[in-house]
Amino acid sequence: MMNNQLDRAFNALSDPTRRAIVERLAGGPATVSELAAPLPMSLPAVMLHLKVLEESGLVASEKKGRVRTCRIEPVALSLAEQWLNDRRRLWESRVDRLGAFLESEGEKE
Amino acid sequence: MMNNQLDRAFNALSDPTRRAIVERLAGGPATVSELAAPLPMSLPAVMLHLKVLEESGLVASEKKGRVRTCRIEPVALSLAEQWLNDRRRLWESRVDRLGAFLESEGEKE
DNA sequence: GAAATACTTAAGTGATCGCTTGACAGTTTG
DNA sequence: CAAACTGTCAAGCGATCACTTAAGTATTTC
Repeated sequence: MMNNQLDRAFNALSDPTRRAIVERLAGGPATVSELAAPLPMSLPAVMLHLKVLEESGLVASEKKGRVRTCRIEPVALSLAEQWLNDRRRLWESRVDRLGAFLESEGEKE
Repeated sequence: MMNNQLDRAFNALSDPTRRAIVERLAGGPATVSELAAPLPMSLPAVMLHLKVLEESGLVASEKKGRVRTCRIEPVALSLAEQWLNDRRRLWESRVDRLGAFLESEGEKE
């Protein structure tokens, strides 16, 4: 498992703690401690969540001195978004064609 | 875990087998056996994946006689899509504001 | 009504997850 | 340099996951 980037991205997003982190980072960069402060768990646990987010490509971070600053990586968000959009559109176009067909069948009567 | 619908939806999508099922269903409804046929695992295993997909709301199914037919549920897809879109937009608007600010600062020189 | 079909349930198993605590390392401050 | 701060690594542990095989149920076909 965890072969490709979509696996990792969707898996990362399936956890409420990690979504909370992404949500926080959507408002702007933050340090590890800032991210951990409101979360009901130890700092090492937060680090593990950050590791998952980084490996998914959704979050990037940089260490300066003793402080690591994290930020969102919008390209990865958009990749997952696109996958969902593509499948939904395919389904909807199918439903549209079916609707049009049924309507044209109705006109025959 | 698995409190809300987003947890379930993203978790469901984090597995390549389940994404393959969604992908197949985006092209139109299918029976359990049809879905299982191309997959390299036992039928009970496929049933478990379908259960996860159903509990996430991404897939719905109906049994008629001895055949269960599955179809995609676009509303759940769109819910996950929307979450991603909202966070990405928030981030991007922040980057835009920052860009505009830096530009206006540049004009002062 | 016997046999084939299409799914469903149950039990079991090894691997991975989501934390924990404790120890430790590098950086800045007094 | 000592102390405080910010983050990292490691070991361990119970819970959950992703299957498996075997057996069972309901429906349709011959």
